[in-house]
Amino acid sequence: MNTKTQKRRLQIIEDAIQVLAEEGYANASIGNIAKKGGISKGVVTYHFPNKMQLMKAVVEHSYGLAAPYMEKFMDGLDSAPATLRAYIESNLRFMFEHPKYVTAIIEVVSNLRTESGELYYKDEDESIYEPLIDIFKWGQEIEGSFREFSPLIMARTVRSVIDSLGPKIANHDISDMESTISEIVDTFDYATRKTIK
Amino acid sequence: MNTKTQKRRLQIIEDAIQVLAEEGYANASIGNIAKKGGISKGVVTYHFPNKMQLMKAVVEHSYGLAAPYMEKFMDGLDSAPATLRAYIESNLRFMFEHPKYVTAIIEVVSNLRTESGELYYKDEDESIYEPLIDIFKWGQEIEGSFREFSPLIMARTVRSVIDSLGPKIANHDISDMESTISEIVDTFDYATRKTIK
Amino acid sequence: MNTKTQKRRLQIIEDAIQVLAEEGYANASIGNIAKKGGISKGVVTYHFPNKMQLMKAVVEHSYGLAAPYMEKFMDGLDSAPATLRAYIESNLRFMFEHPKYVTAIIEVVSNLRTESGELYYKDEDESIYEPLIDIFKWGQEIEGSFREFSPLIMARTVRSVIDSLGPKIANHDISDMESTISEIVDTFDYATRKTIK
Amino acid sequence: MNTKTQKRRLQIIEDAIQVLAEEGYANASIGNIAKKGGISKGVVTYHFPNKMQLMKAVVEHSYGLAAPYMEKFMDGLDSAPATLRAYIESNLRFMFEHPKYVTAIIEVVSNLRTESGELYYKDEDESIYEPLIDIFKWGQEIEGSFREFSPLIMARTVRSVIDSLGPKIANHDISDMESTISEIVDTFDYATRKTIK
DNA sequence: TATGAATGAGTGTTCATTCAT
DNA sequence: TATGAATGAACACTCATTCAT
Repeated sequence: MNTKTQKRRLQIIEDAIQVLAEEGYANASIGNIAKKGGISKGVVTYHFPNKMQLMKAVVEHSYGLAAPYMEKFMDGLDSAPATLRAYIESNLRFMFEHPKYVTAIIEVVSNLRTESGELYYKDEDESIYEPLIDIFKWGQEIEGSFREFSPLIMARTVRSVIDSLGPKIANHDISDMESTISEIVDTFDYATRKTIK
Repeated sequence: MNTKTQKRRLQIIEDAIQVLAEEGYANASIGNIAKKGGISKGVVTYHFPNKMQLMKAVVEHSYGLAAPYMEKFMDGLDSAPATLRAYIESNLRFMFEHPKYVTAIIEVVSNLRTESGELYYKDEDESIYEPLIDIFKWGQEIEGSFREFSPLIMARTVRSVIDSLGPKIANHDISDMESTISEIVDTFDYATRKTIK
Repeated sequence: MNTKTQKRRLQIIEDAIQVLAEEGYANASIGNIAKKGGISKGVVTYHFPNKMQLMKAVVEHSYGLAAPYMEKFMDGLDSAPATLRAYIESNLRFMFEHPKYVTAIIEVVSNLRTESGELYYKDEDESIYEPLIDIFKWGQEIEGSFREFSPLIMARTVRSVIDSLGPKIANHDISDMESTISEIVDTFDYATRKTIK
Repeated sequence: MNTKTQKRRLQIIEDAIQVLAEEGYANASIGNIAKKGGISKGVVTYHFPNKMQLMKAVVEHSYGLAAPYMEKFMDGLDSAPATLRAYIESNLRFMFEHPKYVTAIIEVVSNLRTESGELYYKDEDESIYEPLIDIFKWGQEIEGSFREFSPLIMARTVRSVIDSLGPKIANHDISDMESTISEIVDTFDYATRKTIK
């Protein structure tokens, strides 16, 4: 695949993300996406032979953008609680700074279905929870800094708080970035720490 | 409006909820909803002159079912932390026992848009957070049992966790009800209590 | 199904037959068929939820028209050769008088394919050959008026000759009805009779 | 036109024949033909500036393959009935051994249309019947071995039997080559010979 | 109240063809 | 020669809505 093609593909993916974030999955038709990019519908179907492949490309591209962003915040931390705080903060910061990517992912993940009607992205794939589970096990079993709780359920809890913020930020329902971040970071710090009541 | 009409309306709303929960918003067409109920498309449009009114009725009906369910658990509690625990538990229990209503609400709330393309249900309406905010203020200002935090942000956090569980439960991604409930209840107990570190 | 619906269905089927006969299968799109009937595309898909069902209805309808036409010619014949002659003559006469139905059948039968790409109407179903096979067995085994030959292969031979005439008649490539009929009838009379060389 | 170009043209024609025989005219798109040959769509349109020219080349090529095959069987025969038998047998044998060429021809001939909607290959061109007409006239007027019948109508009858077998053979609806050939050869022998009843 | 016929806009997708490279 | 990006029209099909009955 040459540079020209890669550029076009990327442009179409970005247009799709824009439409998904602004107008929602139901309005993210091939025609609307093409219109957003000022190109013909045929160009889109040329580069993505069907809609599902475009939607999957949207998800992959957006995740690809988020990943390095998060690593940047998590390098070289020396305790489980500090790493959890960094994980949450970096995720939320990415959302505030790139809300459209997050919204696009959520639109696709919660609406893209297979021909048989089932959601294409089901929660079965628990790989998204693994970094959090690792942090929790570290704090519980090695450091002793976290209280006892189910790492999987806590991971799901953390991620649902993060994920649900995306659309609200994109819709400008939430604007106070710094206080939102620090409050949520503190909340999960209290929620997980071993404490003396 | 007589009894017969009310019955029909209710049947249509329940059919719509069923389709929304099983096949998602995109497949919740008037035709599919009518087919689910074994009635003609015309009956639906007779009782709900357009699709938006039906979708709004779905949300109202489902909220109406959840409300009394929750009050049952919250009556006569004498401390803020206990009331918070009861609020979360009753909400989650409703979800596990009636996941289709929760999924239907989420499908509609996250997809229903006005003609101009904006989400019809925006987070602007903060009335849904009021019960939680009241509990938090009670614990912070009167009892002194809660630590300092933003009641609104904490309310949003609690509700995200609750709301995000709906689809997962409906999809059978989460099955262990009792441990999920107790873990989440504990999590927010630790997250909100005034503690001595 | 009430009268109004039946009428519409029939009108659409007739329009489809007209388009198939005049413009061929490739041009027999839902849009062209609707245009032929001066109705909107939606009416067609309302009565025939997908194209295959319309095409199948075209075949059934056309066969239904041919059947009684042929019986009329074959009643009360008292010898196998005479019945064979009547069978061929009535079939050919139907073609000359209603070439569009025959052409429509051929267009559909030779072009309609399943999703997997196979012809929907395959020759596997040999029921169309049964009347001929019965006549041949009668003449061979009971009357002794026919020479020995494979009834199935002869039946296929007779039907190929009949079927291939349809498009030629419809295209006005063949115009001399009476001599064509009598020549073909004679041909298969000679081809099947027990003779003394 | 140099050798390399001729080779490419031939490869494309063979690929087109393959697709026509396997998937039918409707699926014989430029894209599918190119995919079959593992080449780009552009190569096809470079060698055949439009689809009609490719389809015509398919027909010419396939006829060209059949012709020598048939002559081989007909050389040096000394009577009209023997020549007729050889003509039919060689034609049928070609079909059983190369069904894809025959199917391809039939697909194109019965579907290729001009822009105005008329079949491109009409029966008007009676040159295909000439060899048969010559045989019949030879037997009727010179040898006296054939009975009286219309040479043109009989030629059409013979060819329709031959042509209709192509798709059936390609679809594996007919498998018993030798008996099919001998039965049909016999049938037209009886059908044409001067006999004493 | 209820039906279902009809409409017209919109969906994803396929395709022959053009053209710059 | 060959490529593949791009176009625009056409395709089957779905849908919310209207309306006569």
